This record gives sequence, C-alpha cells and structure tokens, in this order.
Amino acid sequence: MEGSVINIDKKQFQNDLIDWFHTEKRDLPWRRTADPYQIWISEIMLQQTRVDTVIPYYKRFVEKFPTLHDLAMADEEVLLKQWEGLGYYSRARNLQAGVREVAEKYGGKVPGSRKEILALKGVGPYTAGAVLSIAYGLPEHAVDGNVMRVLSRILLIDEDIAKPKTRKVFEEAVTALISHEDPSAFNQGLMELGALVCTPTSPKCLLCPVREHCAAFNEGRQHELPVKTKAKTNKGVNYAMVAIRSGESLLMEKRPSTGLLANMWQFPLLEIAESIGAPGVEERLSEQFKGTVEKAEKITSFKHVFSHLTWNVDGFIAKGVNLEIPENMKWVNAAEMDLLPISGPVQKMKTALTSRGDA
DNA sequence: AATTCGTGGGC
DNA sequence: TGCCCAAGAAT
Repeated sequence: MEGSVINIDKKQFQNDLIDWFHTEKRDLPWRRTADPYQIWISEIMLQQTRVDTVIPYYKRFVEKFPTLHDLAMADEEVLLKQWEGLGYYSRARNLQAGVREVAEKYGGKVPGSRKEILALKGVGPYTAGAVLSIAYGLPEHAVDGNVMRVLSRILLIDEDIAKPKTRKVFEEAVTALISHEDPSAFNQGLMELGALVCTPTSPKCLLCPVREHCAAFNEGRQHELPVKTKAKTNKGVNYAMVAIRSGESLLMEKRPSTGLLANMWQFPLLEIAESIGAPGVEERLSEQFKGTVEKAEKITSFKHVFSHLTWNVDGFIAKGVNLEIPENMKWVNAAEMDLLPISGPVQKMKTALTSRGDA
C-alpha cells in the first residue's frame, strides 16, 4: 500500500494537481490574505465545519479582530459572541490562548517551525501543517479528512481512517509526494479536490485532474474507499429550561469553564428523569434559590442534537420572587441578554419567548 | 485508544 | 426521520 507511492509519477501528479488548483480554486476570503494570523483563524474555524458556514464568521471575525494583538486583548465574552453558532466553542478560547502565547513568546509573529506552532493551544498536526505550508510555503504535511479520502483512493490505501494511527500513514504519503516548489498549492489542492471532485459519495472521477494517477479509479473501486468504521450512537438527556422573570429582567446562568458549551450562557437548566410539569419546576427552583418561583408555564418543547448526545428540552417561563442567586448567575434586561454568548438550545428557547412576546 | 466537544446540510 | 458528514484537537 505505501509501496503504491512509488508507482506514481510524482512530478506529473504534482503538476496536474497544482495546475488544476490554480485554475479551479474557489475565491475564498482567507485566500486573499498572506497574514499567518488570519490564515490561522481560518484553519481553526474550518475544523469540522463547512466552508459555506465559515465564510460569514471569518469575515466578521477578522473585521472585529484585524490583528493578532486585537484578539489577544479581546474580552472572552466578546470573543465567544463572535463565535456564537459556529460550534465547538473551545476552539475560540484555545485560539485566543494560542494567540496570547504568540504575543508573549514570539513578539506577535506566528512561529514558523512545526515544533513551535504545534505547541500552541488548539493547534494539532493538521492545523500546524496547514499554516506552515499556506502561510510560510514550507513542505509540511497537512492531513485532514479530505486528504485521507483522496489519497486512500489514489494510492488504494484501505486502512480504517477512523483510527487515529492511520493518519500517520497518510502523513508519510504526503511527505513523499508533496511539491517543494509550491507546498501551499499542493496541500490546498488535495483538500480542494476532496471538496469539489473526490467527494465522499458520487466522486466526479470524469472531471478529476489526477484520475490517470488514481489506483482506485483504474480498478473501478473508488466507491469502496475510504474505509471508515462508524461512530457510536448518542444518548439522550432530559432537561427543563426555565426563563425566570422578575420585572423586566430574566435570570441567566453561565456554564462551567470546562465541558460542553463551556462558558456559554443559558436559562437555568434542570436535569430531569422524565417530563415534569409546571408544579415540579416551581418546587425544585423555589428550593434551589431559597425563594419563590411561581406561575410556571410550559411554552415550548424541542430536541437539540449534539455530536454525541441529544437534549430533550421542555421550556418553561416562570416568575421569581426574592431569589438568592449564585455567583454564576445574573439578572439581565433584553439589551444585556443580546451581548451574552448563547448556544443552539438557548437560541431555540429565546425564539419561543420572543414569538410569545415575553422577551 | 476511545470520548468529548456543535452545527447545519444532504439524502 | 435518522444518519452521515465537514479544512480536528484535547483529554
């Protein structure tokens, strides 16, 4: 399998791929900059996230934080608000941690060695190679899902790409194949090919610029690759989400700094065994806040699917009187709430409130 | 090595 | 509807 690398006319393969990339590449915002900091941002946002989704976020982000220094100085809540809706929120906090490290240790210049950039928070093997090749023109491998799919077909590699150790096989393949004249176009070309032509289902082989190099195509086996075992099923959790009102204010709660939706804000959330009614909500919250939560009313019910779990949420509205609230909660008015970073489930709750005229 | 981390789109 | 997926990293 790795032996397949030597069966490729490397120079011809590089030329075919790179020529195609320069001709057919999409005009993406992060391809209009040479700033390593901005390229870094794009690579973080693109992790497990579609190009079309990232584009508007990237534009707003670089406008809000044009330089590495701007992001280093930013308030985390403002940062998370910019990231709201993009998902995987630890990416944003890790990015800022990495940026601050660059500001302190490297005088604000993104380091240009794999060892140094790999040590930055949120930067793994893929992102390190991507920034080094795209921003600095270095012949470093950048193996993502696209690259594994494309090369599994071209080189007829049938190892399970869901297994962590398999990535190394592809890193070695890229190291052997990468163009030293244009590493950036080579790496981006592999990914662009995966996105536009060598797609997971229905690969457009007749449009492929490197099909004559492709072992899978030559054997008619492109649909068999890549080999990828499937993930586990996700579990469900039941919650009561409660918008507690006092005058013109609503009670909001900041989530813990680790784990799911870290540091994001939400309406107070009760984990429940089964669906509980409004009386149950009043009882549990009154006890929790050592006050009175009354006039609870269910206003919505929805499901929110995460990667590995599902929230089944019953949404309530209620009134709070003389509540003792903990450190991680605060009363906010409508304008203040708009500044808080919130996740998908809270967004759904907010929509239910708004359509009802209660927020 | 296996889990944990979001979201929206496609079929 | 349910499942898979999309420029992965941290634990």
